[in-house]
Amino acid sequence: MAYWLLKSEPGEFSLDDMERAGVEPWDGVRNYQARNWIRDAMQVGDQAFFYHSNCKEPAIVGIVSVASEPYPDPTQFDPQDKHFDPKSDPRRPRWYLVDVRFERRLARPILLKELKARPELAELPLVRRGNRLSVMPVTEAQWRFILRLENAATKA
DNA sequence: GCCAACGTTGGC
DNA sequence: GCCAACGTTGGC
Repeated sequence: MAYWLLKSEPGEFSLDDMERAGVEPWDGVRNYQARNWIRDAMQVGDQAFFYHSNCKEPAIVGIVSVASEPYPDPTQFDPQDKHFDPKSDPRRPRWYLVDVRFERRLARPILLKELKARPELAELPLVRRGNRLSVMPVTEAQWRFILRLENAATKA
């Protein structure tokens, strides 16, 4: 089983929205590196952190799981959709997605600030300079470390 | 609102 | 294939 981190802007789709939806197609990913992880590496049952980006308190706030095999993102073929890609050929789709299932909320948000302060997470793509990936891998060691932070007191 | 970092586009 | 211009991301 692999571990991931998925970014979402709470103004667009928050953890509350995710919980309400239960299962949601993770559409709109339009970055090739992120696409490759989705299409070539994600498997049903993989676990992922749900991260709130571009907001007042950027933080990991919940856990979701991969609920489907990768399949072509239908929004790329919909001219009315914000993520329409006229250059994508339906016979050879450019963009893929998986369905994502709400698992649980974390006991507390783990702020980006806090993640950045931990040397154990220095290699986590999220805290690396200039990172803009919306889908990124998390190692098992990083996953476990972050879960330990969940139940630890906030660093003074 | 600012701006650094990065990806993409398009002229050549 | 190079690279400048431009657009987007996303923390602050």
